[in-house]
Amino acid sequence: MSTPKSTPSKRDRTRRQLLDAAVKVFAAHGVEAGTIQEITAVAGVANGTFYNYFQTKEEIMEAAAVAVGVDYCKRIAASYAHIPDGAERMSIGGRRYMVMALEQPELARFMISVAGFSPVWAVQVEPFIRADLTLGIKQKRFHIASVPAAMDMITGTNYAAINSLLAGKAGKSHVAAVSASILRGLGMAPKDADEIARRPLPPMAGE
Amino acid sequence: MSTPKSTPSKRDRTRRQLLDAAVKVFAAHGVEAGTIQEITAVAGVANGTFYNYFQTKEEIMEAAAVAVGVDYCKRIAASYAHIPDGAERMSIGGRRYMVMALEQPELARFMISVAGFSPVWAVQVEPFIRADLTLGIKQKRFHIASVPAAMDMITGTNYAAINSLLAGKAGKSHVAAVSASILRGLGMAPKDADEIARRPLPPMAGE
DNA sequence: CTCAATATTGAGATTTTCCTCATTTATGAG
DNA sequence: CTCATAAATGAGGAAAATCTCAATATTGAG
Repeated sequence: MSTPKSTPSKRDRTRRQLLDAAVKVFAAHGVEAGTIQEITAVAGVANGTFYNYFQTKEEIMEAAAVAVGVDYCKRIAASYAHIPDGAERMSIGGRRYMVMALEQPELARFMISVAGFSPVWAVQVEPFIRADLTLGIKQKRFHIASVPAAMDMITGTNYAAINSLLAGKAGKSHVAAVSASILRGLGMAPKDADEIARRPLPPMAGE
Repeated sequence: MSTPKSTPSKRDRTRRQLLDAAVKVFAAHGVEAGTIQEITAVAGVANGTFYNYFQTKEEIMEAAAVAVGVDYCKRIAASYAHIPDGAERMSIGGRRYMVMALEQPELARFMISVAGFSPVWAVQVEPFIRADLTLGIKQKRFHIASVPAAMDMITGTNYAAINSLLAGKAGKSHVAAVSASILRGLGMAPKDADEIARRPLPPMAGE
């Protein structure tokens, strides 16, 4: 039924074309204005083909945003594979998403406009964050009372910071300030938090 | 042109009818599914009347959500008028919004689905939060490095917690846990933060 | 190469929503 | 009460978008 990585099946290729097109369309005009017709046009397939893969606009919207998020998480994870400190990993992950808001604002806007309300997003992306949180706790870098509350603090603060950056209400220096703020919220000493949040980001593969 | 509070002008009354109807419609079926036609039907006015007051669905959506948020903030502010401690005020404000997610989930969902991306929301609602933050800093209850970063932490964490509660991923105990987490992030000692986050909420006027 | 299974096509019927505007009705200041 | 102004009406034209389906084309396992 499914061919391994080397040669993706026709089905997988068309699905990917649709997802890529959806990202372009939604990033370009926003989520409300994007239409199925435009997605199929950009994907270079017929209108009817859409319905072989997705039922509704919402469905492809969610799938596309999650794909972007998971892909970015994987690239970030690869970039910090050599770093053992859970606190530094956490800082890098959050700052990378904030930098995305500065460098690819349309993409970031699309992503978080869906992320906030997608259960799938939570299931697929949160494990990456939770892993760093768990690691930091095990290493005694973090001292927290409630893991779910800490998760909300991490995801929510990053989310709000991305919004501030997208709105132009904050500049580059906000990135480190927010990251330090999160680390302090996780129980680190202010001095340590500041120092880690200022470390350079490890380079990331891909364009 | 405008009549004082006692007798709102026809214009003000119709506008309010439309906003109230919009809240009902958007809360009932979600933001995407709501239509102008349904809003006017619920408001009990003719279709064309809408265009005397708003240009687009987005415009009334934003106005309606902001009205709900500001109204709630004002009621919260009245409820804690007798409390001098900035930290306790901050905790009450956040917890009230989380309780809203538990008690009026549809309304809360509508509110935050707009709040995340509305510049008007930021301008109208954030001052309430900023006031408590500033007060707490002046009282030496909070010790933070960056006010904008602290604002993102407060608003974002509350936002994420509301989402968790709406998704059913967390129960009542999450409310105090998140509130304590925010207070700790603002530089309070864990013990103090926990104690304040557990204090009962002062009763709020209105149904 | 063969061919059954799988995927694509795209015209257009259907549904939906928007939005205008000429007409009617209500308001409230004097 | 009068009447100029402001507001509301709602039918219907215009503009989109959705989604179906019978015909056609492609795929890839054997």
